[in-house]
Amino acid sequence: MIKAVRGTRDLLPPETALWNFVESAARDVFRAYNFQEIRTPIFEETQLFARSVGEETDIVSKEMYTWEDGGGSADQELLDAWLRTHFREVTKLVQPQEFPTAGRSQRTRYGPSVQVEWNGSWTLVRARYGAKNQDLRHLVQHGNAWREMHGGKPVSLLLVTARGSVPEAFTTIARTMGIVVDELELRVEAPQFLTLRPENTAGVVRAYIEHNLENRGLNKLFYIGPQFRRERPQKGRYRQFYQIGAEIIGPRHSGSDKPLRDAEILEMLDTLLRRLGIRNPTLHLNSVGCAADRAVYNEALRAALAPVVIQMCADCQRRAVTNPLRVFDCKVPGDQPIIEKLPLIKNYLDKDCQEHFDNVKALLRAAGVSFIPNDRLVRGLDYYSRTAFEFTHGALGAQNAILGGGRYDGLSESLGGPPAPGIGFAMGEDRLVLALQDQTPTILGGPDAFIAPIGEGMNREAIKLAKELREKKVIVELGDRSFRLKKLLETASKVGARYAIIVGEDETNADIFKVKDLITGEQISVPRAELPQKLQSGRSQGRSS
RNA sequence: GUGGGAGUAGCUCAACUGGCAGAGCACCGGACUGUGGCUCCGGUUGUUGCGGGUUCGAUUCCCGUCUCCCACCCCA
Repeated sequence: MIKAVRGTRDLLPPETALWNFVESAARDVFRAYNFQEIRTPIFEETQLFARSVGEETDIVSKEMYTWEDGGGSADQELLDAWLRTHFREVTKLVQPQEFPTAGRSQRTRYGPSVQVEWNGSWTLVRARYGAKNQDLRHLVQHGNAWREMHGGKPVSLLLVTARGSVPEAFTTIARTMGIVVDELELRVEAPQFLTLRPENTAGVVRAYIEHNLENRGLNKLFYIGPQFRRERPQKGRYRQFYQIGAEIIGPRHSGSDKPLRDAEILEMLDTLLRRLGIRNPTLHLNSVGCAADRAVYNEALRAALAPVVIQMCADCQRRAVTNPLRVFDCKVPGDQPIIEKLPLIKNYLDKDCQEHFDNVKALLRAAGVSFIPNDRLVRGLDYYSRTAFEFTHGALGAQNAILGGGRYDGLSESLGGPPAPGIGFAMGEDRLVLALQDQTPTILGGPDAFIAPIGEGMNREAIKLAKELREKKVIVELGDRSFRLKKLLETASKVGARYAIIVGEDETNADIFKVKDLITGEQISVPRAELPQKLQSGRSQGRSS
C-alpha cells in the first residue's frame, strides 16, 4: 500500500474546518491592518536560501529538499575528459563524501565536486557554475582544515564554471592563503539547483527586489502556505508544514525601518492570537542589535565562555564552538550559574539600536500589549537584526513557541537588492491548530437540508429542487430515490442535516413539501416558495462552514 | 542525524509463560416496502506494519526494515 511519505500527512474533515477558521481569521486581521496577500513559488533557486538564511545554519546545511534541474550530465562528461587530460598521473580520487567539510552539508551540494591528487599536490575540483562569495566564504572557513587533511601538502582549487567569471577578489584572497585558483570554462548548459522553500521570507524579499516593489513605498504583505524541511518528524513538526506570515518591507524613506512598524506588527499578532482564542499568548522580546554589534558580542561571548566552558555540559561545550548564542538555551541546572554571568547582547547595542528598542517597548506599552523582555532570546537565522521576538502560549511544554520573527534590515542588500529594511514573522500553523484542538472541540456544521426523493421519476424533481435551493444559499445534500425512505432519513441524520425534505409524487404535484425537523422530530408542510427561508432558519450559531 | 517506546478490524484496545485472533464503538442487512434516532436479530470486520529466522506451531521469541510517538540536535 502506498502511504503518505514520512513527515507528511493528510488533513481531513472535520479538522480542515479548523484550518479554514485559522486562515480566515488571519486574513481578516491582516486586512484590518492593510496587509495584502503575496504568493511566491514553492521552490526557488538554492542560492536564495543559502544566501539569506545562512549557509552554515542547520536549515541550509542539512534540512533542505534540494535537487538538480536540467543540464548536469553533459558537463560531467566534459569534466571527466578534462581530468583525464590534465591529470594523467592521477594517484587518488577522493569522492565528495570524504571531504573534510562534507558530512551533513553534502546534501546541499551545488555541483559535482571531486578531489584529485597529482604530483604530490591536491586539487579540489568544484563545478559551481559561477563562483560567488559563498565559494570564497567556504574556502576561507575550510581551507585550513582541507590542507591539514593532506598533511600540509600544497593545495589548489579548480573552479569549473559554466559562465566563466571567477571574481578577482576571490583569486587574490585564495592566493594569500596559499591556495592556487585555476578556472576552467565549460561551455555547457548549467543545471539549476532548486530547493523547496524552507521558509517564506527569502522568497518575499526576492519578489520585492525582482518586481521593484520599492516603488510602491511601504509594502505590507502576508502569505499562507506550505514550507518544507527535512527534519525528523515530531508532534507538531512535519516535513511539509504550513506557515502564516507577514512582512513589512520598503525603502528607508517609507519608514519601514521605524520602531512604529515593529510595534504595529506585534500588536497585530497579539490581536490575532487573542481572536483565535489562544490562552495566555506571551510575547518574548529582545534586540539582537545590528550585524556589527553582533560580531563584537559574539567575540565577547566566546571570550567569556573560554575559561568556564570546561565546567559545562557536553552540549554546551559543543555549542560554545559552533554557535555560542545557543548556550543560552541550555536547561541543565548546573550550568545556569555560569550562564547567568555571561555577557548579554543588550550591553553591546549601539546607540541607534538601543534607541530603536526603547521606542518599540514604549509603543507597545502605549498600545496595551504586554511583553516579557528576554535577554536570552536569540534567533538562529543569519538575517535577523535588532528586534527579535517570539510568542508562546501556556501549555504544550517544550514546543510552546507558536510564532517567531524579527527585523531583517540588511537582507535585501545581501541578496543583491536595494536597501529595504523589513520586519516580519512566521507562525507555525500546524502547532497553532494543535493548540486550538487542545482547548476547543472542532465544530462542523452539516447541511441545512437533506432531500429525500421517493417514487418513480422523483430523482428528477429532487435535483431540480436542490439546484433551486442551493441558488438561494441553502446548503443541501441530495438523496437518491433508489434507497428506501427509512434509509434516506437515516442518512440525513448521519450527515448532520437539520431538515429532511420529502419529495414524492403528491408533494411535487401540489408544490408543497413535507419538511421534517431531524432534531425535534416535528414535521410540517411548506410551500415551495417558502422553503429557503424555513430551511435557513434552522442554522445554529456554532456552524463553521 | 542520535537515543528510547509503540505498531493487532475504519476507531479505541484485549489475547496468562509460544497453542483455533477477540470485545466495545462504527459499518452493512433485517424486524419496519412513505418516516431517522431507541430496541432486538444477523453479518463483514483482519496479509496481527513489511521481510526473514527459530519452532510441530509465532500477534507472542530473535534479526532486519518501514512508520508513528517521546526526548535530543535544531528551530518558524
